[in-house]
Amino acid sequence: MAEFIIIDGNSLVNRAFYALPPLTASDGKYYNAIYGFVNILARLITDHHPDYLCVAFDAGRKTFRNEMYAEYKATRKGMPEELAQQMPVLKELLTTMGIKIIEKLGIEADDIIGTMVRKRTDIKNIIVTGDRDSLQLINDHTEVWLTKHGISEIVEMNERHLREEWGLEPSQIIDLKALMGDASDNIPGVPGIGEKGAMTLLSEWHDIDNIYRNLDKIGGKVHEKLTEGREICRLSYDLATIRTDCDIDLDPTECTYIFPWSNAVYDAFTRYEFRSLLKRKDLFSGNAPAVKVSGESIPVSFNSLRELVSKNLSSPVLAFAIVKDELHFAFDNQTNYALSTFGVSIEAVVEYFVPFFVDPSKTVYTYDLKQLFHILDRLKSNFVAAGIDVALAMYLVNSNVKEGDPKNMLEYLGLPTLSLGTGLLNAWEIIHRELEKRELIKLYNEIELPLVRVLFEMEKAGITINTAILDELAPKYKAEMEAIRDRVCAYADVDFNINSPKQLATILFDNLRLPDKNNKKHSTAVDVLESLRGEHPIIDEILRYRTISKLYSTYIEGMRQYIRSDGKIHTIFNQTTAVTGRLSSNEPNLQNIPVRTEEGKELRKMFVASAGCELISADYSQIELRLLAHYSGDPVLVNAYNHGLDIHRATASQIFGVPLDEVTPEMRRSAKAVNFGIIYGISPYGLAHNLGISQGVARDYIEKYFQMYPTIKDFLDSSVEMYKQRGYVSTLFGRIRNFDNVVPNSRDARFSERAAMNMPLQGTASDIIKIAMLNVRRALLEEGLQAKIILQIHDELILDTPKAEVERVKQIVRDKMENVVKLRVPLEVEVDVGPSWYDI
DNA sequence: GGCTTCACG
DNA sequence: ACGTACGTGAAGCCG
Repeated sequence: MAEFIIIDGNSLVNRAFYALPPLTASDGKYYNAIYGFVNILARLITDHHPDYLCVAFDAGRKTFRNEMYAEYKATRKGMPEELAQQMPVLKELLTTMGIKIIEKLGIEADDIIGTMVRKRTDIKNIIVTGDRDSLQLINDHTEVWLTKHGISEIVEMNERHLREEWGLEPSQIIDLKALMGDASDNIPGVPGIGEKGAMTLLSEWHDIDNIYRNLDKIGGKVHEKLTEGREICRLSYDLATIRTDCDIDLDPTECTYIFPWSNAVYDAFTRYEFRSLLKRKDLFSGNAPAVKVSGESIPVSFNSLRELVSKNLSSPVLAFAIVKDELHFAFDNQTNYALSTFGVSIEAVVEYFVPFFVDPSKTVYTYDLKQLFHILDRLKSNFVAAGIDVALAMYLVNSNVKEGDPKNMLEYLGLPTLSLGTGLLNAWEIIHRELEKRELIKLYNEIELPLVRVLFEMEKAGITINTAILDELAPKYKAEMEAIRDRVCAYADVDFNINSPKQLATILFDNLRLPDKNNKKHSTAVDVLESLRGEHPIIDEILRYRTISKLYSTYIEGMRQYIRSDGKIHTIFNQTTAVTGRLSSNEPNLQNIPVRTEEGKELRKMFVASAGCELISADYSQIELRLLAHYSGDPVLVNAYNHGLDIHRATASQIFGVPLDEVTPEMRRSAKAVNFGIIYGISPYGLAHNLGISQGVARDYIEKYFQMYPTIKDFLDSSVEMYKQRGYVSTLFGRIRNFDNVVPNSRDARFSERAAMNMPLQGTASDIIKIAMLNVRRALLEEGLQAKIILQIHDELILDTPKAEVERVKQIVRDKMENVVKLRVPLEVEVDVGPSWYDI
């Protein structure tokens, strides 16, 4: 249903005036009421996007419903001069915004509104006002939104709210005012009857007519007051009644308006000095100039862009950074331009710069090259210029610097943060020197930069979704969640939100008095709940609820929003987020799709090969442990890998001192946890926590492990030593992770030590798979195959492969992944083929 | 926006 | 006594 917002102009402007301090602008004039009004207006438009909108004003001060009662209205206090002078300015501004103003001599704003909202029943009318009398206009297609606390809050009232909060029907608002009066509106009411008395009477007798019909049944003082006030009550009733039959020749559907606002509105705000509103890019159309980011930055309008670019077409260099709704660019390191892209498609803006992107003799400095690839792809263009991704280079120099906004990088480099275009060029000067100094050039040129195109292609390809799986699973999960919620609340004997850890803790540990072994923190994490199993049947229910609500909201309902019109999900791989060199995946994250439980794994059935294709998965087997074997050169580990032994079994045999064939499953499980712990930078606490054993036992395991594998201890120690000596550790391919400003012997320092132990393993593994991705992609291209890499999950690649190519692609992927680098131990890859991700 | 919880490697 | 296993992202709650 179309929405029509009609604003009570006088009411709002009054409240705005008194709510805001009476400050003047540089021109000595007052704009505070206009400022408050525009703020509400902006909120209404951006939050609700009404189809139609108008503002009603009282025309003239002497607009009486009925001359007979003029004396009541005439005392309405006049506007202070500071407000009166703002009225014509506000009306002019509204006209500039294309908003209809309704005012008619002799008719009050109330009555205009009453008439407008009764014109149509096929649209939803919304009255915005600070005056409560309008509540009488509420019906099934009319709401009243009341401002509260001056203008800071808006309370939405409809028939139900009115009934629930006040116990009144809309028409009873008139009866209420007639009885109790309204000083602000000069309605006298029955002398001696206030709000309480009026409400009591109305709750018993419903309305005034009925009250007077039953006057003899009402006793005491109230009887007297009603009798004496009979006439004034009738007059008050008339005064309080809003007319709905005025002669207004305007239909709500004619009340369209212009939004986002134009340059003229922007200029007006500049004159009024509405600084915070000027910063709101979402309020202005694409033609509005960008907010000046600094004295050196020249604001450019969309309309002047073509000329500006063509004038600089001979420049060999373009710096080009899209940051939120702004484009910052520069042709040299002297002049920075900025443009607001709000309300304009980004493609329309980028199109002007295409001559630079398709020219191999140009050098283009960007802050997110992959994003530019995507935009150009939508423009059917291909990027062939020499591309520099400053963000990527910054990431290699120091992966701790927060990416996203170039300002963080500029700040880190000690450069001015206001001119982003020129800032990119200046930053590159510094970063490039740093790349050379820290021997990162090769990593940048041969791995990260070329990987941008591979990731772009993966994102563009996407993965096909079988929505039937979602539709089939969703209702099952939903039904089970509701059933569990009912049972859990029955156990708890109170309705509460299972999703709230806080509420859940109260129920479990206070109401049900379950033992809180975790003493202090009232945690409700799985391992705590697991330990409470058997104490109360509610525990199993909650654990089950946790599992399925996670699957439902994150992986079923959460996934739907990302399915595009091509039936696929296109995740975004972030190349500069993870400090170790790994990629991350977002919107949605396709690197954490469930697999560890069968029920969760079922969800993988929704990810399928595209038509005529199969999915191929290829994952490195224990790559980080193999790297540990390589780095340490430990003879037992190296030998185990070179002979294809079960590594966890071998470890168990060593630390428990039993022959290989006497290793029990329990011993193997413990050894596996120890092996993982080593990779993570082991601590007795962590291992104990993971295995559910005491720290003492965990400490014994670790000691025994290091006794049996002294070279591994040496290797881990050397990583810690390196971080302490140099402030960074590196991978086999020279990627570095910095540890800045670590306070010695602090909790932070303990963290850093473990992270330093982990980095060469996790980081090298990510280097290796990145190289593999480049090599696989090149091989596919060289052989003219259609197969595409579509996902990377840290140690695994997923390819969408035409059925005819499957056998060849399997060979290629295995070959390229296993032969990235020659180590002391082989890299082994497991390859699988199937119609869905579940099958591989 | 920070915290908790939980999904993955 | 204390408390964190390494690296991520998303959902939901809460102030």
